[in-house]
Amino acid sequence: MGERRVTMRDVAKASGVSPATVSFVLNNVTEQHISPATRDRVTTAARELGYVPHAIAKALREGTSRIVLLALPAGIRGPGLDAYTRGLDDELARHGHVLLVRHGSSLHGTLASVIATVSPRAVIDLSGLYREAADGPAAEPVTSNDGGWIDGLAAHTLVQLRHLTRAGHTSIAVALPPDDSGWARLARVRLHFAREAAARIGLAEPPTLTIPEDAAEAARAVRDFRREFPSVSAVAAFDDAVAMHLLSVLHGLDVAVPGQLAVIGFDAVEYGSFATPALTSVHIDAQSYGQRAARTVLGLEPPSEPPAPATVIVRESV
Amino acid sequence: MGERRVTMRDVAKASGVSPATVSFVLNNVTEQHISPATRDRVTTAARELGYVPHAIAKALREGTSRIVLLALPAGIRGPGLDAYTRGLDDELARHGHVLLVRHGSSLHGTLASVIATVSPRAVIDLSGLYREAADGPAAEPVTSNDGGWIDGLAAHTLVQLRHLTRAGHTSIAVALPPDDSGWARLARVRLHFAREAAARIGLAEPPTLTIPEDAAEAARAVRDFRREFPSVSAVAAFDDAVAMHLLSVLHGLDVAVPGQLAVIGFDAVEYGSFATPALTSVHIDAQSYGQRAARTVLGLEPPSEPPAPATVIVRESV
DNA sequence: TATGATTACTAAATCGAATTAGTGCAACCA
DNA sequence: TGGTTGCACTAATTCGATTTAGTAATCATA
Repeated sequence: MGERRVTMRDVAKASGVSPATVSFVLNNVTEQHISPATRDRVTTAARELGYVPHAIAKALREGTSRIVLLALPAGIRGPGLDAYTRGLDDELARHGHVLLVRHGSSLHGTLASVIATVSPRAVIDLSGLYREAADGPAAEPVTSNDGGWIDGLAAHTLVQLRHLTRAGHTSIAVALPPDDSGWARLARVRLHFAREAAARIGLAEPPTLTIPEDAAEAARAVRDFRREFPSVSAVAAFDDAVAMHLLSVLHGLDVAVPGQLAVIGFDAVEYGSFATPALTSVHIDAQSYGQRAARTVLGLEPPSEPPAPATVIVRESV
Repeated sequence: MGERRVTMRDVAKASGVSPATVSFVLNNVTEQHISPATRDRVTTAARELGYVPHAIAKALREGTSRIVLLALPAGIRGPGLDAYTRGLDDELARHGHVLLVRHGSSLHGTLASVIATVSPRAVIDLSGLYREAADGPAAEPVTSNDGGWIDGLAAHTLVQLRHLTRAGHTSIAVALPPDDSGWARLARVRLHFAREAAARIGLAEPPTLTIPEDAAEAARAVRDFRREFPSVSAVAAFDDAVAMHLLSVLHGLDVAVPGQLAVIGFDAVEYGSFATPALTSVHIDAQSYGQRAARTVLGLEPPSEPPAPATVIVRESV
């Protein structure tokens, strides 16, 4: 109740100087000359009073808060994005910033109004990037402040397909989630990258297999697909959920995995190892991408090492 | 660059009144008498200029921002918590607030300093609640602003065990994640609730089965457990990850599920349906708990309907 | 017709920090 | 001795919205 907050004025009074001087000392303003004695008195007073700068006042003065906004499309979740978020959060915290995650799910308040409300230092709009990348065949993101996340997605898709060709497969399909699943946009992006990757390593354009939610429908879809494309010997899945769904359908259809059809997932969830057969998947070091993104938006040098390449977690399904 | 922000002053100038009047109109201050004509001029001017109130200035004046902080322990994720967060986010957005999620993972900056920095309207500290609930056997949370989330966890654990007894099981065990998995604290809470629930429905205290990460170790742990407690015919798992791990171990050990041992999960992840056998699990309407939490912290009436009870997603494993 | 109440507003202070424009004072150079 | 420069600080303004105290003008009442 009565806990009034310790302001700069209090520190000033306690150390016998003006608030301006306190500000100069605490912000290490180099253009101002402050005697070491005063500097010392101010810092100890601040410490003893437990002074914490009031970010809101600071933000009002500076015109921008120390908040970074991450806008995600609705319904997009997964271990990769979680790790990305964590990397972002940690790196931002390391520089005194706070990550605000805005899920597209929010009914009211568009992103623009949230931005006007919070005055964030920067905005990482993955929903925009996803859209961007899906639209043009050039896939050149306008705002490249995502730490290379989308570029990474392309590279990782290449890793996924390459693993299949290295295992001897030459006729490869891509498995996608249903269009109404909320992943539709990202699915188009990934499909685009898969086609690019296939062209790069000299494969024919991969046919696509969309797997419906409903188990019976899914079984039918898979059976039809195998009838239409009998030569396909391996499937690169959009993510592990799609891969595991496919695995369970194939189990029901008595199709041997990887004997008759190999399956590789994406984004290596832990559950994958409990599937039968255990799911081979592509693991992404998304956390380092998050870290890069943080450094990018804060205007810092990106880390010298390039982001870790995707690694294939080899289990049983390929 | 030159895009100066539209302030209240601009609106005042455009409508020929003072900034104070603009504030009164825009905030519907009932203590002040404003003529309908003026009221109209101000609102249209605000609309035409595209005036968006500057939340930071507002926050400085009011001493608190329209931000609500959700503090989560490190490494705690899952569909339940995701849905909880979504419910919270949506309901807060509906009342002009923004949710800031703070993952315990952040290396620098304690929760206290983040609070001092952001001056949030409210803090929902689930890490604290988890600790609280785990400590005393009374499990009476000090801050009950979580919308009944922890209480719900207790109720849902009861649902989980009850489903097993209704299926005819009388000797039930609890499966837990390893202590070093980051879930340790929550695992203790859930175990506490499981014991309470068992007592309530007249079961003996359930033995616990901790399942190590490593597959070989896990297999050994399960075999030893079955040797020590041969009468146990059903296992209530901490979450679906543990349940699915158990399922894959049992598959390797040639133990029939649910024939020789029934398994029920918790928090119904989608992957569960792709396990063999498909995992029966407890689904929680966490979103409505998030919504309740939002209303609680904003000081609004909670919705009249009680939170939806947990439902059992019956598949094959029980 | 003077007094009081009500209406419809405005001026100015406030929140807490950052910053620009000064103000004394001492040292230094010619 | 007068002028310049450097040092160590302070006063006062600013960011944008809220709110208290106050002021004209109108209306009602005695």
